[in-house]
Amino acid sequence: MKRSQAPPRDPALLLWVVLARAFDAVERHSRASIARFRLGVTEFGVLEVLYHKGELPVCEVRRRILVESSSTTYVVDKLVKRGLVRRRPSAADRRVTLLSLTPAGRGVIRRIFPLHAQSMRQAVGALPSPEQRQAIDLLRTLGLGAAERHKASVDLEPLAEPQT
Amino acid sequence: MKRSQAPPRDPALLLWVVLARAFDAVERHSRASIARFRLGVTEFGVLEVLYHKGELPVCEVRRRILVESSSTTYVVDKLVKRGLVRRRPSAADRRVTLLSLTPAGRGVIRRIFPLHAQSMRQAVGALPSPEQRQAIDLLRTLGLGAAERHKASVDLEPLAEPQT
DNA sequence: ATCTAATATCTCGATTTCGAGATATCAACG
DNA sequence: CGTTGATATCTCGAAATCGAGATATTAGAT
Repeated sequence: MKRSQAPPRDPALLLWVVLARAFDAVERHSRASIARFRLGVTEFGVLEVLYHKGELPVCEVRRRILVESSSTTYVVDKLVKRGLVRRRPSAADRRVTLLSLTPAGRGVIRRIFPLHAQSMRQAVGALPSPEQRQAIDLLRTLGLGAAERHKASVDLEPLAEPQT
Repeated sequence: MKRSQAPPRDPALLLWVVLARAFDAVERHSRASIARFRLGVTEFGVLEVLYHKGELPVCEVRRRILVESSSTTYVVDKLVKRGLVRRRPSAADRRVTLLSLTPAGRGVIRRIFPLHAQSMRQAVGALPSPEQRQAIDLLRTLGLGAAERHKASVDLEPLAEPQT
């Protein structure tokens, strides 16, 4: 066995390491599950959010799938070409494009979502329910706090160039 | 305020959502911090692991930076070209290539690691120390469990094609 | 009303990452 | 020994993602 522990004595650094590892391990489940349906992770994300929230602006979708806006355009393009999603200009704000599922798109996500959900339950199932709840609270605090602090620090100077 | 909560009633799915969000938020700190040094996240990862562990096989490095082997080759190539890392064939196992820092590489990582560590402490600092320890335990269990279950399930059939 | 700053979306080129497969070596076993 | 299966590294082309910036629109302040 090689369960050698990565050894940052500093709990904060260790937390970052185990967070990254846990995310990676669970994400592999997600990726493999979604690959069954010939979809990419972010494509699935778009379908899923539109399925559960209904018509939404692109920027709202972007927030939830955690990628940059240019990537959002790219993924939405693919889904539109596939006939699963449709774009529509917003009347209220003419900068905004609204996204919604086509009937075909709704059919797809309705069929595959339960299967994927089951995979994700399996993925995180090593943690018993009460611990899951604890983890949810802690991760929520951690995530919100980190997002907050990120906005607050838009001022780290480039300190050095390690090489030309 | 739009603190509207993503509403999976299922705790397992909610856990997955908050895990992804927390990772994303903290990773933005990491990315921004490392960008100060004109390095990519995985490049930094390679330097860091070699700094703390000494000479290691490529596959060992790969395990720790959480990317696929082809990406590892790509990143190592760049670091070698920059003169920060060196490749050396292993005597014990001729399949293996050993990686180590050059003096220049060691100089770089020694200088920047403390600054990055400080950024990461700041990133996860919204969680008080006792909660950090709790989170570490929970995430470790979650991550190891998910990795375990992933190996165990190399048998999900492609179930359907949503579209041609 | 006008000006300025912020927001939303998209374009385009570059970078990063992956996936499948090629090659070489090692390990285990008969 | 020879075979078979696992492991380590790398190649190559495709896919995903980003970053900077262009454009249009809105919101806020004066």
